[in-house]
Amino acid sequence: MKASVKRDAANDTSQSIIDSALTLMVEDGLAGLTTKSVSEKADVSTAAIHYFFDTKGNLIYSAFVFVIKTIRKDLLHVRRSEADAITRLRRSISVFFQSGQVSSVAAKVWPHLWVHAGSDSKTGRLFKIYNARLISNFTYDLCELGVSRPRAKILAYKLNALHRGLWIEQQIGAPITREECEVILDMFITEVMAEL
Amino acid sequence: MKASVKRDAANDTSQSIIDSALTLMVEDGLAGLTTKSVSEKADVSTAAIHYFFDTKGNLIYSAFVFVIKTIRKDLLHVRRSEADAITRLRRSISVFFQSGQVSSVAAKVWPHLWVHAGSDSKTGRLFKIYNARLISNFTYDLCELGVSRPRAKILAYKLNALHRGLWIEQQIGAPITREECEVILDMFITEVMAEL
DNA sequence: CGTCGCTTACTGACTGATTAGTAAGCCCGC
DNA sequence: GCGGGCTTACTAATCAGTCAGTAAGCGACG
Repeated sequence: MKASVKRDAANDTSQSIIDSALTLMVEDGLAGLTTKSVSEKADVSTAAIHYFFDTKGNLIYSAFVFVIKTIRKDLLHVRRSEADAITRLRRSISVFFQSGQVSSVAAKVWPHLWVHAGSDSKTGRLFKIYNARLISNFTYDLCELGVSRPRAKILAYKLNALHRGLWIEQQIGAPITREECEVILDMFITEVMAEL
Repeated sequence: MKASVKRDAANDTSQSIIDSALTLMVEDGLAGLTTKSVSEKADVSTAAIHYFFDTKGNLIYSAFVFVIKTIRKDLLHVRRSEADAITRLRRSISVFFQSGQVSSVAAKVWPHLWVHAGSDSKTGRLFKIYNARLISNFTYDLCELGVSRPRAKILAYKLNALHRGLWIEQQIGAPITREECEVILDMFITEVMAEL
């Protein structure tokens, strides 16, 4: 399968633009994300951004889509390869806390996505869909463990809130370690097991 | 006590600038927050912003300080007026979910504060201090209930993560009701009680 | 009691830098 | 020699911040 060199170059360029945008987003926030700064980081001209993404808003949206696709892919891989509901639940959560992976930058983009979802309806829809799927996944696992449907939904909300809150705590709040995060998340699992 | 007319006017003006900045932050994000847009909403000239806050960055920081002061004041009032540790814990949390209060806008500013804390060190310190105090408050209440110190700290982290995560869920994620949020937070209380 | 010197609280008009976006064209592999 | 992948060169708009000026109040001195 000999892919076109040009096409590869184009993919590389547009991907490096997205990477640069994400990096700048993490470093300086959305306010510091200009076509100039992105183009400099990606080592292309500002016009290249418009060539690939048309508008700046489109680039931002595309960057968010990339982040969500990346995490969904990782998540899907874990969920497919794990038959046991408990370990599946456990490993699904750990996807959000693994540092290296595709890019540690992608993980730090989350709060920007939340913020942008609040003012941009398109990003809002993107996040809502992603979020609904995640909760659906958690609910499914919990049901498989023998929890009743309505109860499972509540617990899924709780688990979602817990891992997201811990993420904020770890990133910008208290000096909480990954180990402490895992202790707290383990508490959730044992609590669920206990009530069965 | 006849206060100066001018001095009152100045307080009103700088407060209305902060209010406008917070409103715009919620509506369009930090990217849409310009000296022009703020000045138009506050019905003053752009120069007035620089007169009171010197730089735009300073205005944003001042707005965040205002939000944190407001919530700390509400929190302090609840904590002072409640002798029982359980109800104190419960009511402390409910402060974050009460809509009306000083301004519903202030509540929606939180994710912007998280984001800004990531790129602006001054805001980062502000948030860290606020956060440490909150965890300290929670830990204190839990210790009073008879939980051991190290355990109380872990539980405080958990409670912090839980309420913060639920807040995001409620604001921009799933269509979760306030009642469901309270059910989940009640679960935490009963779990703590059970392990004693 | 008045008015003089000074301060506070602004405004309107400006500026240089920066912004997103465009238009025309160049280069290189096919 | 043609089209995809890009650049150079540009523009109109907008940006944060400055500056000179002003109206109104305050303290205090005569």
